[in-house]
Amino acid sequence: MPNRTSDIEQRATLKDIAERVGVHVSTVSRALNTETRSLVADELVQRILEAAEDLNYKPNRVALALRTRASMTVGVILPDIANATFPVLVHAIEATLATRKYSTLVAHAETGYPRKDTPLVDQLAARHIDGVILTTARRHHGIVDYCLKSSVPLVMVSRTEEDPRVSAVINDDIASMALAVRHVVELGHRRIAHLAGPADMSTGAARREGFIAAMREHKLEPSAIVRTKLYTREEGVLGAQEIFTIAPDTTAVITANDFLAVGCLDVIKASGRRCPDDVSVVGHNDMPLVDMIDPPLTTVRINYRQMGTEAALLMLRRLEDPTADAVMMTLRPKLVIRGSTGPAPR
Amino acid sequence: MPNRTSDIEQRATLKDIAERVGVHVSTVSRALNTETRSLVADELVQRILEAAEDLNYKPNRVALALRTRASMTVGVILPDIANATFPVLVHAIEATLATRKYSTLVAHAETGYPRKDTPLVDQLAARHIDGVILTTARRHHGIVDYCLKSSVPLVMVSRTEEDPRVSAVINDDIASMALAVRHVVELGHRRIAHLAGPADMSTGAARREGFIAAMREHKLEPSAIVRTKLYTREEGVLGAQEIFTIAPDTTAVITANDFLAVGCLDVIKASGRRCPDDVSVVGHNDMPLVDMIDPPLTTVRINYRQMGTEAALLMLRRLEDPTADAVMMTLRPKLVIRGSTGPAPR
DNA sequence: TCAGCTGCTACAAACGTTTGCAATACGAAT
DNA sequence: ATTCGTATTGCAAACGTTTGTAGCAGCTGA
Repeated sequence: MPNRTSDIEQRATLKDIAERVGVHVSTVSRALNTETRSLVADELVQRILEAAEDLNYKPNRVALALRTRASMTVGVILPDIANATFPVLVHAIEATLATRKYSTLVAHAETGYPRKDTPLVDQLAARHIDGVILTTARRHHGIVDYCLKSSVPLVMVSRTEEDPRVSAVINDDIASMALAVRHVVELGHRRIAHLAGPADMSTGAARREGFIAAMREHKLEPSAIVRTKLYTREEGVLGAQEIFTIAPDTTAVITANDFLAVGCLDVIKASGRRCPDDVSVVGHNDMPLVDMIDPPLTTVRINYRQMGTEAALLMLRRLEDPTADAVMMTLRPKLVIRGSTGPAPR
Repeated sequence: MPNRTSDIEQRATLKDIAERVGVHVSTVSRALNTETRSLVADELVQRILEAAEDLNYKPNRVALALRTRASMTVGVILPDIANATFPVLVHAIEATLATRKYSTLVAHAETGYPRKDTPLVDQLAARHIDGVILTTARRHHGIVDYCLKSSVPLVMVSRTEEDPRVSAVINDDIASMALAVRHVVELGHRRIAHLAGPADMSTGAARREGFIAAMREHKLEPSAIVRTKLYTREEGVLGAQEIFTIAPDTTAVITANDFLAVGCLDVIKASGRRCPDDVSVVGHNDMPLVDMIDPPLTTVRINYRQMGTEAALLMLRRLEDPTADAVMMTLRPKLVIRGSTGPAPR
């Protein structure tokens, strides 16, 4: 047996093709590139294409990135905490970027807010990232500054930015809350509370406003509005406890997130109430498995697959035409009625 | 206001430092590199370091990749179907790779088995990926051949390979099943069935064997063993139906996966039985939210965070010392007892 | 005094592309 | 016969690094 590395398949380069055809490498480059193919004689193009096929030539993206400063990769920044909705989001992003030969580099936002030296930014810059998709709902972020400053295309998901240069795809949180409120109102509820998300996440703020607006629409006064610090079950427990001490007569609580809803169910159960007989709960996002909990959660569904696809398409649009305007795309949410909501008691 | 692109921060290069210090770029390179720093005069090293600091120099990774053929990126191949366990896995991988300046490129395995032209392999090769972490349990895969052939370090998670050149971190599926079986046996169950995973996934096969071994240990005969085609709730329903037609007197079913367990609960409910009064169910993986379903699922927990970390460490080990042997690391599972298991009826 | 070593630095090639420019050849137009 | 496009190809520089080799001091030792 020969030594271990002897059988490495050496990838063919432009030079290999050039030698085989007996022509200069620049000619090969032009022949292979559809943009410049017209510059070389037809018959020669044929021979070069055949040789490329023979040698199974695949362009070296690293060299290409160095020369053209376009790395054909986009960075996807994920939140520092794992969230069940991200597999499908990332999958959708990666899949649609791959259709145009872009690769997906993932990174997680730094944990904690402390400014840190944002090595993440440097990392992205050092790799000549062509674009960034930000999926962290958390508000201020060094990445944004970096992208704006060096005019790297930026797309945000589930989050907006004032700057007109950034594209975004977001859920229509106003519509979400309108759906949720209308649903419980139609069930006869009048004492309705909101378990809101963190104020420093745009979804938290937007849904809170949406809730208030929807209540006003129905000429109702919220029985309570409580803010949480994180989208977690534990925070949901804390928040729900507060709601039921502030307004014990609440019969419906609309939450900003399924985790919060689950925490809410915990305290409902613990306090001897029953859901949905005594109090109804509606969640938000329709995360996997919330249809299996007890009771199955009524929630507002966000189509994360579509969200990922749209975000990637927005990115591709800007990458392939840098003059393209940034746009904001808002997706329509959908109410999914399950077992956690029912007629108001009495 | 000047034109829009005028204020792009031009990144400093070695040449910039060289000019400022009045020295050749190769000297700067050596001074900045700890390996070769001893070759340049101490006083000069100081001045160069200061200049680098001043100019906020960050090495250009793509140039580096071109020159050294090491891209400082590892590819992570995810399964084509989204799975709730992957956010934490990917997060752990990315975080530990990042500590050594490696980036994480994600890609999804091609959908469906048909051989396809494996553009994924080409994509990875074209980017000079330094290593690959495979998280798809599905058995044969072009990536494996590619990595072996071009001696790209390969680490598998939740999956083994015969070839001694690949490292792996896996769950101890034999131990998992031993825990699960012992638990229900101690509860008095004797008619125990196994709802097995797909045969073409190593977890499916391994857990099935583990179940059989564990049953033999207790000198019990399985009441039924049914294979599913996919780890989905729907397949779980189908499989569970089959179990209860083959062996209606089954009082405990041990599943290879939480989704299957949920499907199993569906048919138990639908058939008028109750869980855990009539039949107990134990899942596998401890996915998020399975503690919230009705009844809360007893399951075997896999520590995915640890799995991701270990996989990344294995990868780093091989990247930083190519002569390092491939190793297999098996993690100990843990039984989490909740509400879906109870004493055997009668 | 000079060969030879040592310590330091510069030069240049290389990694695999793209691309502006020059060079050649050919036919057409003057 | 000269000039001039036009079509095709080659040359070389460039992207930002690393690294083998060469050069040049100054020093040591005979």
